[in-house]
Amino acid sequence: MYRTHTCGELRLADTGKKVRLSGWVQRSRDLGGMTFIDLRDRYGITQLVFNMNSNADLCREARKLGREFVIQAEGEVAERSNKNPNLPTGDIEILVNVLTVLNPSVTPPFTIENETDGGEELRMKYRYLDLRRNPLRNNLLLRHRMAFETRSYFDSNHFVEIETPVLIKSTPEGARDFVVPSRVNPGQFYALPQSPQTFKQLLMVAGYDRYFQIVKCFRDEDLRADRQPEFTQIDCEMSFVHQDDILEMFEGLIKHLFYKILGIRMDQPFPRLTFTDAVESYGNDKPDLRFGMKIHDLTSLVKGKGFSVTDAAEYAGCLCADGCASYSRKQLDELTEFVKKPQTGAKGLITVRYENDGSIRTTLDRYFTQEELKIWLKKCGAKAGDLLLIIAGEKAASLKALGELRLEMGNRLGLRNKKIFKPLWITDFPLLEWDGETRRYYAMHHPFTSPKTEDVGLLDTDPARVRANAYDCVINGVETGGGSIRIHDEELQKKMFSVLGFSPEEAERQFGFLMHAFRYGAPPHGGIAFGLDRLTSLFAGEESIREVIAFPKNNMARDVMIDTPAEISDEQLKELSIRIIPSSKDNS
RNA sequence: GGUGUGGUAGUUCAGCUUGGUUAGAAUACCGGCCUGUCACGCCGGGGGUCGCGGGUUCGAGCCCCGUCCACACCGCCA
Repeated sequence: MYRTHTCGELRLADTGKKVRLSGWVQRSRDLGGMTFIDLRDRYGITQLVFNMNSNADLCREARKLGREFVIQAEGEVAERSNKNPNLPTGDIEILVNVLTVLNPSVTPPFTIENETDGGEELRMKYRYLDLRRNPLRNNLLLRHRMAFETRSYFDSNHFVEIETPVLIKSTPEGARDFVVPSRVNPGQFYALPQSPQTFKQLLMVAGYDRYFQIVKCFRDEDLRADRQPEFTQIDCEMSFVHQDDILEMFEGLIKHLFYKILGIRMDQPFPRLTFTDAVESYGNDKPDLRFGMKIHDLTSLVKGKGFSVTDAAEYAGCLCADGCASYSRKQLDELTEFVKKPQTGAKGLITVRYENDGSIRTTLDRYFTQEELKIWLKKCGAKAGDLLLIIAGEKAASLKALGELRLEMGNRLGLRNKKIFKPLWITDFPLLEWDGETRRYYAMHHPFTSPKTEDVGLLDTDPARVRANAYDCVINGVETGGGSIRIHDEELQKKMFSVLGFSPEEAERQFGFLMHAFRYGAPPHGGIAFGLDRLTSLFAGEESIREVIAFPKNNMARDVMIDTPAEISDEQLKELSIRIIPSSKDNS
């Protein structure tokens, strides 16, 4: 037996017990006459004591222990003369009389501490060492509890967890697929699922009216702090439901998680905002509601005054920053630089300072009278001491820039507290998006999303105006989940593919299996999928989902620990009937 | 595909604006001292292809060009 107890459980009441502990050497403190060892495992830290007077040989052995050695120590639990209130086990220590080195360790490349000295690259290469650290360990334990509580909630609501295949079929819509060559079918490929979408719909046709699955999904697109090529979804689908039934059920899931895991009660229903309102008030479809600072439309007020920028603008929008009239020239310049970054994309920034003494200071006095500026201030609800930030230009771009400026101001004013959570639903997304490059419509959500009944007629006349029965769950500016009421009628599904530019033959070849299923009594159904990684990182207060994934990929989609993707042997290639064509880059 | 930031000791960074003696700090590591530490303390020591390649220069960690890598963002992500 390697251990009688873990390193986190012994207390004062255990004094006098003979125990055996196993774990890793966190740190040793050699005081000459005595040596202290902090022994660490998953459960905590327990102090071991070695004393020159009681056992000189053993004490000399203990001095030789290095960081991260795996040891086993046997001894008696004793009350400490100097207690450490920072440790749960800080009242006791182990007077060791038997010490065994189970496995020594070379010096780790970075310190295994809460605040490590290691950089991200190194930590990824030695991920198994990084995972020994408390912050990562706590994140993985949190993730476990999220998944556990999710299953608990669904089970008590009669959902069934059903596995769907990982080797499926590549489809032209949506993200790029990861493909897998088939050895037994030379020249043919599987694709890894971007989501189990069609399978869960087929499960509804099969009568499993409440399905969920915690499932890996794969998308071969560029990475971000909140995007990995393989990620985990809480995938859900229900039959015989309207949109409100779905929102209620899954709002329940989110509330359950907040309560069970963070102890936060959310008694009020989540606010609901239409896509259009969200974009016009917050500049994007995933507003952070931890603070106000809505966008105000000043378009009609700024035009026709002789200022070429606003006169020519399709739109002018304004943010009112509380108490920022005192911003220095330097700070205003920084904000101007911020909105002019290519990623933000505004041409410039107009500022109006409403000073505490009631005076209004702006660079636009030539064009706008004080009276006119006062109307702006009133429209934005500004009070003395506030600062107006105005962006004018093309409407969509200006709103996007205002949305980013709003988040920047939220950061600067400390309004984005990680301990506060503000969920909401975004509804009424457009069904379709026009792509100028390929000159066709794309499904904003996916091609199985149903249009609102009252908008179906617009599919022929004005597809861009069709609204979908689609919804997103947004928390603190993070899109944590999204879904829709699906199409369950073959004719409407065919119509949808036609609007998307599919020929009937193509639609049949790609999605015939689904449309055929609709002929056999498909119930009305809809669902949603939550990003487990994003939800967990939000709960953990982490900026990047890498911090809640045990073995993530880096920015270049590489796993630097196992060093993959990697080449495969010529034999493997031959067996798969695959030939590598050198790229032009390799030739040069 | 694009923009930005960074790459110097095992590690995290300073040094670069203004090129010039032996490239520093902290931490980690090694040795010594120390009987109540818990970020132990004190003394001493070893440790560098300044990412890589080219250029400018009498001279490059520092300036210029290219390239690779890491991170953030834009495009992309139904």
